[in-house]
Amino acid sequence: MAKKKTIEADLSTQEKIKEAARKVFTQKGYAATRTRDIAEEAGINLALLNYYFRSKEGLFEIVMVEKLQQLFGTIVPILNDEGTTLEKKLELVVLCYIDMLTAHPDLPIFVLSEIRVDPERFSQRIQAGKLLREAYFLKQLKERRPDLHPLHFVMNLVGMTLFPFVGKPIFQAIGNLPAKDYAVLMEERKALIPKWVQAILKTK
Amino acid sequence: MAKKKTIEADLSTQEKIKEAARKVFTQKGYAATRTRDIAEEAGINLALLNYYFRSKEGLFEIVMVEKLQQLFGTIVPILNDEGTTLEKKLELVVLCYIDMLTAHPDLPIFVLSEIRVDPERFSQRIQAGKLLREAYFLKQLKERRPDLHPLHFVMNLVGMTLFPFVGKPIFQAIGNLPAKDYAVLMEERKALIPKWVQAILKTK
DNA sequence: AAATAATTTAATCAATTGATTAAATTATTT
DNA sequence: AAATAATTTAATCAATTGATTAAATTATTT
Repeated sequence: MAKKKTIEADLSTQEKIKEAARKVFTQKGYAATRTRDIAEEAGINLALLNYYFRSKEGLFEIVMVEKLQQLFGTIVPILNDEGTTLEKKLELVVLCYIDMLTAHPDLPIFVLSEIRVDPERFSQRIQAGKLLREAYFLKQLKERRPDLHPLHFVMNLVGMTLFPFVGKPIFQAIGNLPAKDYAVLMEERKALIPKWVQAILKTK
Repeated sequence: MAKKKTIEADLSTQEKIKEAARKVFTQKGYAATRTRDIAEEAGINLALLNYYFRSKEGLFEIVMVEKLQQLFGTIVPILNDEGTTLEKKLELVVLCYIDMLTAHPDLPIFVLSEIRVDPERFSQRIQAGKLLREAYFLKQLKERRPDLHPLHFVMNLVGMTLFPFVGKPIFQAIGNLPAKDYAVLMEERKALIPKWVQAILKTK
């Protein structure tokens, strides 16, 4: 058995492929990605991809699980924290999301596109379902506004935070903004969105 | 020249193909769509697709232009109307959008996905840029809140309205809602979003 | 050092896929 | 009705693409 050095090489080559797969899949989506694109990006022979991962599908599966976690997993601990007020949670979620999305702008459109292909397959995987339904956040929301479905607030919060990244090319076009200025708007939204959501909470 | 009957048959077969292309492209995206899928959906021979339209790309181009118009063109006349208040415009845009999206739920995710593939190519086509910058809506917005970039409000309005359709599978999963109940929420939002956006306009 | 195991490569497959061609059919014009 | 033009089909191509195979190379163990 080749062990020590083997595992190192393993991790290295395997990780190179995974990293390339993350990049190419996220950029072009599953269908438009050719395994040759990934191999080239990773700087390896095409056959190696099938040696380490069984198939394109297999590699995609691994990347997708990671990306789902990245997009949905991060906010769960924030929403579940029993030591923070509703207001604080809103601030933290917005801050955390905008920072993450600034670093990975095409994460949400990638995940949403792939979910569309097979909603059943991926929707279950988002344990955010269970986690959100049991979240302390939900209790706080219901106390504040028992008259409205909590999902309305989640839609507003996520819509205002995430959508500017999903629709970035469009908003940039209609606003005629260079990338730099767009980034400034995103920064501004870190402080603005929590205020807006709180204004929504106080409506009639 | 075969004219009368020719044109009728032309429109009929051609339109069958276009209709099939609209459906399949919108559902699966460009890359995942095979011309054979479209031919089958249209109930015609594959060669006919290339007889009427020069290529997959050509057919897609036609569909995409339609869809861009459908998604962005509809709101322009509403926003440009000099005879309505800002409040009325908000109401009308939300109403119009939610009705349209209820009828064509996968329109926005389709358009956004394809724009991602080649942002330059499609972003220019959205004359909404020029139209929004010159819109009466913008003037009204600037009067009301000169301190904030108008794009913030557009992002909030569109985010709250459109995003629940883009993220439908996810919101349904985390809310554990059947399709029927989800539709009810969308109906509720017709009246709620304008109020919320107005609350945002009044902040601080 | 020899044997063994793991990794990498070049070559090749078979299936898929967008597109074309030539012939057949149908409609229109003269 | 004959000639012509438009439409449709079956068959076929060539390129692409995910995957495999057998051989070569490199690392590890005995």
